[in-house]
Amino acid sequence: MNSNNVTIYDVAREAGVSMATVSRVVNGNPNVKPTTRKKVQDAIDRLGYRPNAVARGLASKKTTTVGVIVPDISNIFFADLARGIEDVATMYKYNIILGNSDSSRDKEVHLLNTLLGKQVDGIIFMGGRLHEDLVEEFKKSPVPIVLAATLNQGYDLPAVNIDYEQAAYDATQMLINHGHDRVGFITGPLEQQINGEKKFAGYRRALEDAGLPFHDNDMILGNYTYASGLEAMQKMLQRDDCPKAIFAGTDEMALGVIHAIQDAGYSVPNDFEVVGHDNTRLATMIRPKLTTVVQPMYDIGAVAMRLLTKILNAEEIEEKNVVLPHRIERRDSLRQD
Amino acid sequence: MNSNNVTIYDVAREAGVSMATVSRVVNGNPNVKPTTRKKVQDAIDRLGYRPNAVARGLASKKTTTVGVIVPDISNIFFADLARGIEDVATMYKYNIILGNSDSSRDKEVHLLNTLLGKQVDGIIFMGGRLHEDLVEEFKKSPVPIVLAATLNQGYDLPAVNIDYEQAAYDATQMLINHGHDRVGFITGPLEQQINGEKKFAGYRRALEDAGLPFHDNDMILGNYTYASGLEAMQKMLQRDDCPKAIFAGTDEMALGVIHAIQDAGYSVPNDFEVVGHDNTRLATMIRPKLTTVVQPMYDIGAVAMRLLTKILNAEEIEEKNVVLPHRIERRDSLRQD
DNA sequence: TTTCCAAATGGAAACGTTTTATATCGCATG
DNA sequence: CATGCGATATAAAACGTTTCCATTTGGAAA
Repeated sequence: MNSNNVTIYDVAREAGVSMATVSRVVNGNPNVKPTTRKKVQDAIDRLGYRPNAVARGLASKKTTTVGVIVPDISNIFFADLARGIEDVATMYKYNIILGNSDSSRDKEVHLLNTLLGKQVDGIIFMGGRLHEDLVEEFKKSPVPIVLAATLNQGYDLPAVNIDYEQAAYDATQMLINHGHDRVGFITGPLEQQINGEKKFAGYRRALEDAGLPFHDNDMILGNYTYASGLEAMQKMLQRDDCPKAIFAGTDEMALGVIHAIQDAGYSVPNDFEVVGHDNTRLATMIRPKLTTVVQPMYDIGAVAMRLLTKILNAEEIEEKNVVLPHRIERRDSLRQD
Repeated sequence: MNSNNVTIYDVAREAGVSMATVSRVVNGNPNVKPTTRKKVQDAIDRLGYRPNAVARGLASKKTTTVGVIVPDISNIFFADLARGIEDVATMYKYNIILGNSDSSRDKEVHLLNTLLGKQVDGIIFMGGRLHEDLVEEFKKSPVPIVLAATLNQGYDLPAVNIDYEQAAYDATQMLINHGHDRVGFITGPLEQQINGEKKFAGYRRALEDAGLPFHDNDMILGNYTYASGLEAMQKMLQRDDCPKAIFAGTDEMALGVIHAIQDAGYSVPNDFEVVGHDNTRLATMIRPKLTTVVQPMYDIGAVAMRLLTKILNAEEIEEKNVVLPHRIERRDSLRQD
């Protein structure tokens, strides 16, 4: 009873028509007489025919599959993004092949080539840093590539992001406005443009605009994890001139920061104020609840996928470099004004 | 310079051999003279040939792609599982097509059929409950299906799990051993076998073995989220006879429980003790750190995928119903013995 | 040398669709 | 009653591989 291996040809014979007609019916082509359509549809149902997408892909050169390259799907941030991508993909009848790169250049390149070999119709890429080898590969890609939550570098690809510089500025400024003359900045590696060029720049600009000096040791770099946030803050707490306001590059690091503060016997927000970044679900799973920059991960994924479908359908594109709005969600890790 | 549309035929011509020989070289078939192999390899490099996996799939009836059906990838639990699956898949040169079902029967069935249409070589399924319609579809599947963190029901599929009944027993017993004569149980919907039959059964058995009665209202059902755990505990706290020990069906719910307790001015573990389930990364991101049942999600995914590869390679399978060991990780939400 | 056999190579048929060019049908029109 | 034309349907050629079978090659044994 395997609905297996019944082909378009079997259906054609059963219905007494040609393959081409069956193909038209299956693909909703209007040039089929209703009675014929019915006849074919009945045959399809009777035989339990299911079109072979591989054969279809070979003949049509379209696989209705897109590749998604992500550093690590087990990271809540990328998981949200992926969900946004998948939802929109489903909406447009695409499936996604998902691959983890661990932000390794080799894995990224390898994955890209595997996906291209599988004839995906397009690719959505996420990664902290666009290595130039990878950009070379991108240039050779026969299918469109869209960046999600990933900054363009050297090669002008369609991309969906928020304004990280401004977001960092806003967060830092908010802390400064609360009367702090020093603001600690704990984030990920500076090699990643998003930290090194954007968030850092926003942070410095906010200090500057407030007439505050930048202290080298007010900035500590980690690797995005809870543990690295905790550790960074522990280190900072040992200083006599420890900043009483902290802007953390991700929510997970912010949780680490808050716990380090609490473990040392201080209170958030009374002794220290903390602002995070991303507004992952974690932000409300801590006491005090975290004030954080809202980066709409799901939306970034969804918009990126939508952008890709537009490119695939050769639709009009207003702007291939999409900047989604951000805002700061105020919660209890900041004192009331 | 698109390495596009250069076919095996072009390579054959360039190298002065037949397609068949090129195919052999590409597939590592040993029956090729080293000099010929070199000649072909050079032609491949020169032309930038990349085999078309779709054509390959059509000819060989293997796509080296497996389908993964998951309720929601943005859930940290499934994201971890998916990561385990993908890592092992990569190891065996498979790619995964990932789809979210939202635990909806219709989406599950639809997704399954889409995947089968795409000629995946196998499928890994995750879902709280196996609807009988879905089981019917599974029976008709021409490719093997493996369940991950999902209990078999009615149809004997290969599956990878832990012993949920025993895990719940252990957790409950641990709380009872701490002197509690009532243990609250906050978990997900009972329609899901994993709660309704396994965790619940383990909970009751532990009570029974300790000679304690089961109180209907000591159990509250939620939907796995932080918010539902919080809410459930708030409700429980309003009772005069509120249990001072809580076993939560997931870590996320446990976080909600702990915060509800703390919000009400009580201390964990001094006033209340809490045990969670799953040991997601959340468990260490809370104060006090959460004591929790370790369910090795990554491993379940990895083992499930490995099991699938074994089936695909027709390797010997010792046991198609794999039960991975569990244990309880003791942290600060439980008092020292 | 010849003979033989394994190793290496080639030819061509599958695989299951889509798509293009072509044929047929039915019917209004002149 | 022929003509022409749109609407439908068909036949057959792609699509780019793998794989089966046949053929060639080259060297060892006779």
